Amino acid sequence: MAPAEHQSEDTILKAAHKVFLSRGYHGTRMQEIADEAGINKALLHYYFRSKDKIFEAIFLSSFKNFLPQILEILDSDEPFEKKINTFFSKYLDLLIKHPHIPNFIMHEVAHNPEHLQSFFKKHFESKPSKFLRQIKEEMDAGRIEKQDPKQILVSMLALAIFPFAAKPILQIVLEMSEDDFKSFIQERKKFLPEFVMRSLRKI
Amino acid sequence: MAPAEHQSEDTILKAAHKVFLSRGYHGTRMQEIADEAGINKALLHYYFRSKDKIFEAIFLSSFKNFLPQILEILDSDEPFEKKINTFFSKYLDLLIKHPHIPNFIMHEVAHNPEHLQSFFKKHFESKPSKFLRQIKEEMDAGRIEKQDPKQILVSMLALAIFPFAAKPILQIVLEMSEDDFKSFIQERKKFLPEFVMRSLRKI
DNA sequence: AAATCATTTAACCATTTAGTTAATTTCAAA
DNA sequence: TTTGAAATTAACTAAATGGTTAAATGATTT
Repeated sequence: MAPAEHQSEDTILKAAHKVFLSRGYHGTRMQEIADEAGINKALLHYYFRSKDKIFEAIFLSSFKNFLPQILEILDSDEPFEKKINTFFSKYLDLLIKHPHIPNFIMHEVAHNPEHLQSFFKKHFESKPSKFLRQIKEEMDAGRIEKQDPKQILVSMLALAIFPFAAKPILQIVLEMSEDDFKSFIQERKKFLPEFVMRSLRKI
Repeated sequence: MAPAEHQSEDTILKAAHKVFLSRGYHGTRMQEIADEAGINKALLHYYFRSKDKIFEAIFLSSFKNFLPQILEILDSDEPFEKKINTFFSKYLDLLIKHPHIPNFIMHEVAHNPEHLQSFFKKHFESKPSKFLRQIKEEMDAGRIEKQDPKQILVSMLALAIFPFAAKPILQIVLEMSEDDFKSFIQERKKFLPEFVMRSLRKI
């Protein structure tokens, strides 16, 4: 595939994205990115100085539009139950659209935790404190069971993210095809809000 | 550090385990394993023919006592609610004891899914079919809400495993120290069975 | 059209890495 | 104490890989 005229930089990013995703940082070869982009390998170094720089560029752009969307949902002014619905619906849609992001993050966690920490502090200082406070309010109002709000938040993240991070294993263990997995996730959009709310709701 | 006399094989496995865990398959260098074990690199090839064989040996031994313990719980004859309790209690204890295993697997999932897939297919064919059937029985008996059993199983795995896989990020986002995280997990042993059962139980 | 600038390439280079080899050491059995 | 096999090592190879360079190509301006 020849590169689109004068679009090399973008072509490279797209190709690198694809290769890094499927091979991981160490498994990725500059030559493979070049081949995927249909350009000469030296051009990668012309636009981005090094393998590291390319990876960083991809990671940053992926993350910069991903995390804020989640925090926005959690810190919105929606009423609690509605928010739980919105959270899973939008979060799963995001993950369907960018199923690689959990893996990306895992890589940075394993490979560069201190970098990730400063990255977080630099780009996203806001924490889901509003949501945690909202959970407490619901408890105080007697609408949901008294629990540690952190346990609830972590559980919600786990329920949404885990299937994507563990997809290949789940497919084996549960004998799911690609289509099976897709409908599994679609079904999960309905399943999760009910699952969580049934558990939280005071009876 | 010199190798204990004639213990090289075990020394190598221990060293390789440590290095593969922190670096992942592609990130691991045979030289680093040799250094970690305090032996010559050629000895790695003397005991194990290749990098692949070493990885296989480690992954296998890690898993051979890990996965069966989980499957045993899931396929035991305990009544349903008791089993949910046992599952989380024992699984979290296992993860506390081997907190690296989720990262190990996630790393390989992210960087080498096809390698992992063939590995699983080769070594573990048993599936938690008995547990899935048991869930169905509970539904038919009207004791729990009708749901897709797979959604429930995946949710249980997610709730247990995710905090370990995502530990560094959770610590940043939720501002938890090492001790905070430990007590968070301890608390989770009580939290999870209640969380799941409240959700499943028919009212 | 000549000059200038950015873009792209083929051919290299230096380093790293998994794996090999041939020689040496260790150690137990004869 | 000799011998022979197993264990261990230093030195090596071949291939792969990230990165460089200098020349070629293309586009834009003067």
